[in-house]
Amino acid sequence: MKLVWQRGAATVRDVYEVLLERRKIAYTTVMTMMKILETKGYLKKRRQDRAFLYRPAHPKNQIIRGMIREFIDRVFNGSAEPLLVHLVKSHHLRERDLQKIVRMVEESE
Amino acid sequence: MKLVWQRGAATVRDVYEVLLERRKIAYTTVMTMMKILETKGYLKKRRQDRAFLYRPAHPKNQIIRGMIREFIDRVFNGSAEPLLVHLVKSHHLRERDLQKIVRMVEESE
DNA sequence: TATTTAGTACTAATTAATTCGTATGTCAAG
DNA sequence: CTTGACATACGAATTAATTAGTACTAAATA
Repeated sequence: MKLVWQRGAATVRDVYEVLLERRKIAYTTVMTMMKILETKGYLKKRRQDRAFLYRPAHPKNQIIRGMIREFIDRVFNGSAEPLLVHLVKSHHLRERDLQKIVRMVEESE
Repeated sequence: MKLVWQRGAATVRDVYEVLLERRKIAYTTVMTMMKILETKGYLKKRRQDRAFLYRPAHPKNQIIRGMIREFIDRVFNGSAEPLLVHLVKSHHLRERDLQKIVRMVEESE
């Protein structure tokens, strides 16, 4: 659901129409979902004309980071290293690949 | 639940007693959970004396890998690189740290 | 042997998450 | 004005997941 958010801001109708392409769903269902996301603090709303315009309450990066943390906690009891090991293994990463990433990150700092 | 598995093999009672230390839970609840895990193919059982002895149906690594993949699919639409970027950022990893990991992996191959 | 104990199978109750319907309000077009 | 389109609010129905109760069985033991 939240992925539809990465279009900046959207009304219930916007989301509804996108979801409808993939599966049968009721308008009010989407509304309820968005309201829940709002009360949970993931979205904030603002009146725009007649409808509410929802937008993310926090920067995407922050949310993603939270999800990663939660995953690491749950699966690896909080330590990130094993996750890295797995990634390196199953994607056959070599030093070069990682260097590229480190460089990307360093440039953006 | 499945984390309790990483003690090799266990009966319902074993698990029950560990869980009980942390929260009130019924013996049959644990049983049901383990049975579900079995029908889902995560555990397999074998009679041992009167009780069933459950053990993982697949190597832990394989399950973890599946969980990682599923996470990456859900959060990053299947591409692992953004996850790495996040990890590097939020754990302040430098080349050295990653080299260490790559070396670890290479040694174990 | 009669009774307690430790286990399973099966079912039921509870709780949480998802999905949707209906009532109602507002604005715009006719 | 009245009607239709589009929105929300609120509550209800549905489905899925979690938790637990009861009946029954076999072994252990008094």
